[in-house]
Amino acid sequence: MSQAKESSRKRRGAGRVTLADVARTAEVSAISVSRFFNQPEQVSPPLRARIEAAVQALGYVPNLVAGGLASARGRIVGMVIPNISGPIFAQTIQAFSDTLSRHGYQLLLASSYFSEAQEESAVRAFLGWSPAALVVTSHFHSPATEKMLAEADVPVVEIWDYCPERAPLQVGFLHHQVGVQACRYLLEKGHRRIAFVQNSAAGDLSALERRDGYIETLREAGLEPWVFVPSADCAPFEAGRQAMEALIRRTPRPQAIIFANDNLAAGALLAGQRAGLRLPHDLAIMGFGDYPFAEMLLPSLTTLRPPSREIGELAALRVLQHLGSVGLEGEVQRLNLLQCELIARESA
Amino acid sequence: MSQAKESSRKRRGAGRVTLADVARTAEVSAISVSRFFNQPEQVSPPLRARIEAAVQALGYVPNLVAGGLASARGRIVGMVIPNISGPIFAQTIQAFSDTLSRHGYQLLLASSYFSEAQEESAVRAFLGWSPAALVVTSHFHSPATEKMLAEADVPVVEIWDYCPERAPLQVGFLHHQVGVQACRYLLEKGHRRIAFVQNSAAGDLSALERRDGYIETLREAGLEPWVFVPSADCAPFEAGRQAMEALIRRTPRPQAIIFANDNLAAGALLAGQRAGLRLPHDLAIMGFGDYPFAEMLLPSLTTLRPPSREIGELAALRVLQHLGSVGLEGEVQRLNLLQCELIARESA
DNA sequence: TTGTAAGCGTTATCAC
DNA sequence: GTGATAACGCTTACAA
Repeated sequence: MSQAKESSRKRRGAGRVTLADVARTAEVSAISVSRFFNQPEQVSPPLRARIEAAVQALGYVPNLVAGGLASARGRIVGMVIPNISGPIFAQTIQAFSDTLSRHGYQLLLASSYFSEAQEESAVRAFLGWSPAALVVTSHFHSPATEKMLAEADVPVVEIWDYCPERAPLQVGFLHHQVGVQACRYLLEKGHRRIAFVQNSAAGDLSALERRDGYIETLREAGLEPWVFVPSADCAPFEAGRQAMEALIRRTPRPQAIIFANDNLAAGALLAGQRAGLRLPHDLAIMGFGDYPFAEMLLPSLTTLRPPSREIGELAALRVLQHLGSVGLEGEVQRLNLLQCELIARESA
Repeated sequence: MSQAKESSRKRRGAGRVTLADVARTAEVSAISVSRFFNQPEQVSPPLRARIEAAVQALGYVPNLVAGGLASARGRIVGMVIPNISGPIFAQTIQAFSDTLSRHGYQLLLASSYFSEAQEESAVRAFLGWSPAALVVTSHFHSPATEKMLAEADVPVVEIWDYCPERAPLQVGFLHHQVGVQACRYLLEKGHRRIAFVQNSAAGDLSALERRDGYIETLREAGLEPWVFVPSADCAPFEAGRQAMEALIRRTPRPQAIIFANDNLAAGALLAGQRAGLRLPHDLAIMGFGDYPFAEMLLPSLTTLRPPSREIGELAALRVLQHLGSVGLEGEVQRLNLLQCELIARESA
């Protein structure tokens, strides 16, 4: 309490209880208090008790900013994700954040909306906090971002996509393979006229890889790909409706449609029903993402479930291993390939 | 480049380009470079150009940790939210983060899962980063959290709930009023036996306020409240199913049910259909949240839409005004009451 | 408008 | 096991 008066005359950080205050109260040196927090086992029980008491009495909260500056490694991890409120990434963020915070690390979050420019500015800002690690989504970055990531002395994890030839840690799955999976599933069901509807969000490049998997698989089966591109940047639900209405007007009509994600598929589902189609009898529909509503639709939506939660958990684990916060033998595993699961429901 | 060698012998922060490096290259003083970033208008064009060039040439990224320590106010804002992946809060987070980052502030995020202990540890960790502001959800905190928030010299915003008698900035709505709104709507539709199903997540205290609004309104109408409590902490979708199956077995059966949120309502909707009920003819159903799937259900779900995005935006705006980053005349508005919107669809 | 000097609160280094 | 001292990279206060 008496410290308050003393420090209140200072220009900045007025009134804040510092390590020095604790040290004075506990009658030990500042460095011992520092050790009490960072390597408690190196402090003898008697000192530990005195420090503990002083910390309690003063309500001391360590200043992580100062610690970060002194040690050049803040207990903070930056993550840039296309969007926070989408159901897929939200689970990844949640799992990542929870795993980190269990080990005393905090999450610095920003969204890029699939824009390389926004990603770049987020990465730049994050680097200023000298983060313990940095997580970015997919492997599409601006040259400046690439440069910063390469030169910064910070472990980088790329999630969502899996791209073994790249330098950063990879935790993700093969989007190309997802397109193959979906297409094969429909081929096995006997469909021949299979269309693919792209995402309306222009920057979603991973979705294009799924499309390419579809194209390749169809060609291998001796069939002609049929890609529909919705109006750029219209709302996904709306884009799905638009695509559905356009495609069922064609003659012959497709037997099955793969949508770039579940939002598009849901819009299409409702549009199809409104048009009097009996699904999946008249037309099979597949999505991607296994959004929470997928099982609530009628017919329920056949889709591919990305390992969202697993990606978040595993990315956090690898980061923590890299930082030595979680024990391991040998090197941190750089390549982490996960799988999407095909969820067969009623719509296809 | 020659700096690299010089600094590489240093213990920490090896190789990092610093303000001093830029100053040396631009042949100005360090403080001018600092001003270049923080008050560019105070630096003359010629100097500005030289500094600009040096920054580019060296690829300088300001060290925000050092800046934060020196100025005792980091450009970082902490937010504690019950959960990140729920559709409601996700929109709040997204809007909050976007508005902040547009003004150069970063978001430090943690989830509490409605646990006061987890909230407390998150707040403690955040305070260590000397954040520019702190955002917490609702007004239910542990005493220790209250103490930290009160003593920390940081603007605090409480979102989601609206509680004018509390000291922190309030941005939210009246949950009690939501219960009233839902109940009145059903009463006006002519229903008399109206039940309420609580949330299965035990810590969701705001949901209990909505329940109390329902109880009060029903009593005022001379009717008896009928509250169903699902098994603690079972998955919400499942809890809705459970509640529905139990309630439709009663004689007489309720004419309408209000659910604590849309997840519960969706589970109930499917259970009702499976049981052969024609909704809403046999039974009216209302949810809360207007989750994305609400309009995709059959029948589509009548629900109340909380101002999720608006809360995030407004909270960010008030924070920025408080920090002087956004201009305003007079004081920052402390009380910000928003409204839920009743979305009348097919289910009630 | 520009510069100098003195911290901000912690941890690394090295000595005891 | 414990402590004195010097950074860490920046901004505030004050001076020119």
